[in-house]
Amino acid sequence: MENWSKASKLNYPLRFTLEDFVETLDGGQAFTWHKMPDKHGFAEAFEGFFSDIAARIFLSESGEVFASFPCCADSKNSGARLVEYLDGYRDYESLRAELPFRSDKIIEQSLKARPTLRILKQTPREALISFICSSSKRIVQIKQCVGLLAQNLGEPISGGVFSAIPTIEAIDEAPLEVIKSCKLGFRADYLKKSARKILTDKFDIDSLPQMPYEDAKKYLLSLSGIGEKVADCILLFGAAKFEAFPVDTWIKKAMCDMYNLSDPNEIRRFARSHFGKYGGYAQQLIFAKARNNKSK
DNA sequence: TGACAGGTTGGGG
DNA sequence: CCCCAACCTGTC
Repeated sequence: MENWSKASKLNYPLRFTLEDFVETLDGGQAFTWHKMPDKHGFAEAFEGFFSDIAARIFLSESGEVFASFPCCADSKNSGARLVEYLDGYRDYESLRAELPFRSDKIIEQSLKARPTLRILKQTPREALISFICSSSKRIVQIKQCVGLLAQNLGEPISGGVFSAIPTIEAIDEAPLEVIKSCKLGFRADYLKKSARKILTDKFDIDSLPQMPYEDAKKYLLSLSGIGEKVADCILLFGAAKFEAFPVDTWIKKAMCDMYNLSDPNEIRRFARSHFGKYGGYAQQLIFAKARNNKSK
């Protein structure tokens, strides 16, 4: 049994529609959030963690975000960190205005359908480890892997039952069997090899956000288990590189249906020229649209 | 019950 | 270069 602080409104204006709230936290950007069966009177509630902070995040009926933290955590600091994690300080209105909504009906429509979609600001480490786990897996399975890695190899987070996503060092030091036991399957080798290479190279993954997109991507592609798609996910969700345009099977299908493009390289080239520097945000709009259509 | 997963790798053509 | 089987293992 753990004690959580009373849910309080974030001290920074941040609004979501119910759908965008769920899509942002549970649509495949991050894998550490679980819907709470007991919503504590809110419209929606998630429990989980980011970085080294455990949290419960609530959405009120009116679209405001509330949060609570384990009792012994520094709620004020955690709240500020949560706003940062939700990319709260970015001006999404300006960003969205940069997309070609005037010439592109799909973008125009998606912007209307997803008025408050955001890109989570995870750490490079969280994104790197999560997305190496993600290949050829469903979201529920990725969540399971990431959860097990955290439980087995991560630093416990103060005040809660959660542990953080492990460090690169912890991955490197762990026996392969332990990584395998986190249900990674063939991805266990990828993860261990990548961790080893990062340490051997003395590469500071925390520098990824400061690196030019092309350089950062080139380095990620040199790691095991990281191809074009995973590299772009790490850069978009873990390094705030909005020009990254991850091309997965959903996007492939959507881009084929909507723009008549099928080759991934062609899709990336088109994305860069057509969507511009915030292509990654367009990708999330299209991704949400594609998955939404599918589930109906 | 068996294909098939939000992908990458490495070998063969 | 492109093609594609193989990779673990839980889901559908």
